[in-house]
Amino acid sequence: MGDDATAKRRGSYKSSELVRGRLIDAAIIEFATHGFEGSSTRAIARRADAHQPQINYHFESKEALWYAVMDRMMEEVDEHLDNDETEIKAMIEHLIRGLVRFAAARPELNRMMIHEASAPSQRLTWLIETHIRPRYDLFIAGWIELREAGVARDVPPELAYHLMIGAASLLHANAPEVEQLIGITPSDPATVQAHADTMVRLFLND
Amino acid sequence: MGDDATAKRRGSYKSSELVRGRLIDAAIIEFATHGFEGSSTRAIARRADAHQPQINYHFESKEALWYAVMDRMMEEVDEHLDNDETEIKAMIEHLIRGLVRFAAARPELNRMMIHEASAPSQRLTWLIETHIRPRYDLFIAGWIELREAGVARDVPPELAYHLMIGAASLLHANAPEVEQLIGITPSDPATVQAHADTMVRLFLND
DNA sequence: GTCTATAATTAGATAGAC
DNA sequence: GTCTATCTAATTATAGAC
Repeated sequence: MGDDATAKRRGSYKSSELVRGRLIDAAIIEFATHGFEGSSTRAIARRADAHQPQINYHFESKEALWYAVMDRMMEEVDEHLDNDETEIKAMIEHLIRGLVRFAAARPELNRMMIHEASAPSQRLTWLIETHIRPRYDLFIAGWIELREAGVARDVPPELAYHLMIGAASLLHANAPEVEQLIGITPSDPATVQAHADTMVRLFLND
Repeated sequence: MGDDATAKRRGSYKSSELVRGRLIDAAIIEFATHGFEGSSTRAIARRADAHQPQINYHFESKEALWYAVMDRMMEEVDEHLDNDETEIKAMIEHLIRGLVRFAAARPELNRMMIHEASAPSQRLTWLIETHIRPRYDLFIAGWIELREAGVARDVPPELAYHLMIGAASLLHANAPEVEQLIGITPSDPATVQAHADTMVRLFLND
C-alpha cells in the first residue's frame, strides 16, 4: 500500500463517488421537475457538471439512476423523521412536524411521488413494496393506537396517511405556484412553523 | 343553404369538433400521467383514434393543445363546485364535499397542477393569472369570513387553500398507489363519502 | 474514469396528395 | 379535414481513443 497504483485507485474511487453523488443530486431536481420521461440524461449530466455518457457508466441506465435517486430520497426521509420520543402524543406530534419540515426542505420527493403514483408501472410497484409499505405499516399501526387513546382526531386509518401527507406537502410541492399566487415563501422557517402548528391542531385533539 | 356545399361544411364542422374534443380528452389523460414534456403528440393522437398531424391542424401546437386542455378542466371544476347554498356554513361544507368529489372524478387536474406548479414557467404563470387567482381570491374571502364567524377551524388563510386541496386530492391523484398499497379504490362512492365527511370534520368546527 | 463521436430511436412539426 | 411521408432536432445508449 502507499504505492502509485493504490493512490491512483483511491483517488479514482473518491472521484468516482463524487461524480456519482453529483449525478444523483442533479437527477433529483430533474426527475422532480419534469418526471421520468420528461427528464433528459443530457440535462441531468449538465446540471451535475458531467458528460451525458457518464450516466451510463456510473449507472446501468436512466432507469437505474432513478432507482438510486429513490433510495437516496428515502434515506433522507428516515433521517428527517428519526424519532426518540417515547410518549405517544409527543411521538406523533414530532412525526407531523417532521413531515412538514421534510416537505419544505425536500419538495422533490413529493413531486416525484405524484409523478410516479399517477399510473401503474414497474417503478411504482418497486417503490411501494421496497420503500413505502414498511413505512406505511408503521404509520398506520401508530395511528390506530392513537385513535384508541383518543389523541388522534376521527380520521379513518385507510385515509389518514394520504390526508396528512397531502396537507403537509402540497404547499411545498407547489412552491413556485404558491410564491406567485400568494406571495409567501413556503420554505421560510416562520411559514414552516405555522404550517406544522396548524397540522398538529388539525389532526390531534387538544 | 341545404346545397351540397353547406351539407358538407356542416358535416365537416361537426366531425372537426368531434375530433377536437377527442384530442382534448386524450391529452388530459396523457398530460396528467406523463407531464407536458413527457407526453408525445403521437400517444395523444393514438389515444384519440386520430393521426398525429391532426394535432397541429386542430391546434396550433402541442402547447396550444395544453392550454385548451386547461380551459376545459377549469370549466369542469366550476360545474362541480357550482353552489346555490346561501347559509355560510352550508356553502363551505358544499364546497369541501365538491372538492373531494371532483378530485375523485377528475384526478387529472390535480396531477397536471403538480406537474406544472413544480417549476416556474410561462404555462404556470398563464394558469395562475387566468384561472387560479380569481378562484383563489373567492376562496380566501370566504375563508376569512368563516374564521370570523367561528365556523372554520384555526387555519391561516395563506395556508388554507393548499392544505385543503392537498388533503382532498392526494388520495385520488395517487389512486394507483393507494389501490396497490392500501387495497381500497379511492373513487368508490363510499370512500368518497367517508373522505368528504372526514374533511368536513377536520376543517370545520362542530 | 473521462470525453468525443456517433449509432439508433423518437420527438414535434410540415408538405402535399387526396 | 384526413393521412402518408418526411424533415429537423432531440433523445438514450454505445464505441473507442485517451
